[in-house]
Amino acid sequence: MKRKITLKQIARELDVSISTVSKALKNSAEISDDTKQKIQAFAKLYNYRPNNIALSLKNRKTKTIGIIIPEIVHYFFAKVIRGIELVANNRGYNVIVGLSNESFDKEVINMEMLANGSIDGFILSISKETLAQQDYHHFHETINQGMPIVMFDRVVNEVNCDKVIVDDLKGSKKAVEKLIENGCKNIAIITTKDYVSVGRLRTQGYLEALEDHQIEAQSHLILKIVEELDSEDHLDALEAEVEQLLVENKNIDAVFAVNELYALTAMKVARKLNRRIPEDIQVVGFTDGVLSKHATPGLTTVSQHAQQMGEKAAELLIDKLEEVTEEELYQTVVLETTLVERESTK
Amino acid sequence: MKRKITLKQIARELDVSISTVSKALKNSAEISDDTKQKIQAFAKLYNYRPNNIALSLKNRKTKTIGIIIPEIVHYFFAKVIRGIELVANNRGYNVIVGLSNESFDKEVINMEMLANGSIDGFILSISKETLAQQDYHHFHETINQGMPIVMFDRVVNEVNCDKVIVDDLKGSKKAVEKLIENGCKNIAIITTKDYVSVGRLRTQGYLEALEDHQIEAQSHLILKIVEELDSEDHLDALEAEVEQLLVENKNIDAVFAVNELYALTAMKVARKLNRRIPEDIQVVGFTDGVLSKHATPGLTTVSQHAQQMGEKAAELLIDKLEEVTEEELYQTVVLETTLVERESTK
DNA sequence: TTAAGTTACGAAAACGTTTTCGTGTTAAAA
DNA sequence: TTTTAACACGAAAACGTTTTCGTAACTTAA
Repeated sequence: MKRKITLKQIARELDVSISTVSKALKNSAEISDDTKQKIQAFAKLYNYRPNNIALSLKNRKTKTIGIIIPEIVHYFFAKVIRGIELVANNRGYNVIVGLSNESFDKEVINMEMLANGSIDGFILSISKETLAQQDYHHFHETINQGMPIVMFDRVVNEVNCDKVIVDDLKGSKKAVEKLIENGCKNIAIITTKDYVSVGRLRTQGYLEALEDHQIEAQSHLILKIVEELDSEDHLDALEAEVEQLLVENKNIDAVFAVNELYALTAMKVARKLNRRIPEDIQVVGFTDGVLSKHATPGLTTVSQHAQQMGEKAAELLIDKLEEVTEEELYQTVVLETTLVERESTK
Repeated sequence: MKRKITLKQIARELDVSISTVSKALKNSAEISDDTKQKIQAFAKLYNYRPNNIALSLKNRKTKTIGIIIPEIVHYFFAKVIRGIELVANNRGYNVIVGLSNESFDKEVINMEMLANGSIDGFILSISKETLAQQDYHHFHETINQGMPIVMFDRVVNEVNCDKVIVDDLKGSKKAVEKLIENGCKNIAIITTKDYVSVGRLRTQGYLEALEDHQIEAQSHLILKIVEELDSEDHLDALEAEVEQLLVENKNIDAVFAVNELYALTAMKVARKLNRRIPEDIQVVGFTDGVLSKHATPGLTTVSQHAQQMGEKAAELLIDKLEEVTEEELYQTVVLETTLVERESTK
């Protein structure tokens, strides 16, 4: 087992100084061709590679991006990571991932761990608990110490930084309008509590679409799922709530769900109640996940372009890090959604 | 914007030496209580945190694990990462992720980037291209430089290191036996080419199950999908192949698929051909993904316990890094699979 | 022959830590 | 009073780089 070779060892071996080795490897004009050749050959032979940590310390930049997301076992977030990784790698950056698991404490701890020199900047999506508590001090502190943050999807006005979001309102409006065009009169929505900004916005889009078409919103058609039911573990409870909604409102002819799981649950319950999709009930979801694609019938969804979101976030961050963009100017990039039509709508 | 404070700044501010500050913050007995209090208070006020990079350089360990996987937008790999992250964080490690995108070159480049000091060890699953080319020099070099590797799922005998795998053979054998018990006589398998070790092993399990029950294997019931069709983009081609299989062999009464996508495709094609599931054709998949759970009908699958696999891999690696286990002793941990029965089997 | 310029290299500082060892001051013991 | 020990702190090295600056040795021009 041969350990990684260092400049010092090369220097000692060839009886020159460390500076000479360093310069020779950088092809500096200061060093004679003879010496350069000798050193470069030796370095190649021993497969010399500069130590990243030493470089990071010296340059005070790590060429590493920290990602904090609530959950990785989630098609959307995984796709965002892929987007981030793609442009990060292209621009010479690595990616380090922390999971908050939707917990405020884990989010804070993870950020503190990474903020102490390990990374140059953050790309993150806020955990539900943080959103509920509305405690954003850790973001402010990080930014205050000169470490840029780019937020995506789950963002918050209280923090001043670059953001990449999807036009949730418009996206859900488009979806609901599609249902209206298809002739639906009693459109239910399955959404989250309002403190999840995307849930709130999508609900708002739903309401605006109805209003624009002179359809009166009916509060009993709006089902706001409490956070605990959101996890895969509480499928049964979720199902029960949705079933209650459909049973108590037999006139529902369409369901708009703010995420994939809710939409699939709606389809499942509908099938159980012997309502045909899309003949009796049409269903539209949100998020361009695998589930929608492979569901039966295929689920019509509002695609969020997750990978593109990750790419954009990485570009914003790296631009800021390399100061190609002005220092204190923050932008919010809004990506348009696309309605992907499948068999769950007419 | 106040930059992160360093020992040097505290020292200058309080008119003591850097050593004193360092010791005081570590509560060293060498320093008087007065001085300690003063320094600690100051450090707390300015929220001092030691710089990770400097520590890494000094200690020659980064407390960071490098993960290289072929693809992150994949339920199985995402779950493995979650498992790794879980135990890594608990033991004070961070996790840095590189995606090979199933490419040999990207795998090599990513590993080289990380191996130069950024991480203490690797957890990885080999890309398909690497498996096809059978070029493992980068793994050998890494190990040779004293950087431990733990491989999971897609492993290879040629490399001597810790491994975590699932008992693919036994898992698929169990699955096929279940089908046989259920009365199936003509069981088809949809698998990958043999160089993907998991595909080979699962095929072998299928064959052994048949043999054990005196059923003769029929080569026309074995469909080996070429790699290119594996991606989500080639769904149509995959579908065509599967359809051909089912059309040409109308007596097929069960399909065992070595992954989720193949299984779902089989179900889709079966439905298209008006064969009822599970009455006419029973289907079993491999991998405990979301798709299986939410498919209609629910897909019976062999669960691989992905998260547990990640946890185990992380434990093996960290144990090696912290030398709680002997240096040159490599183990291969084999996790048992579980057959999760849903509606696609009787 | 001497002054000036060029060439080729090395010393040292810096990045931010930790830790070993040395040392001046004071208190206790002889 | 002198010796010894305890105490409290600082200097310096080390981790592996890069880079600035200084300087011998040699070359060229006057």
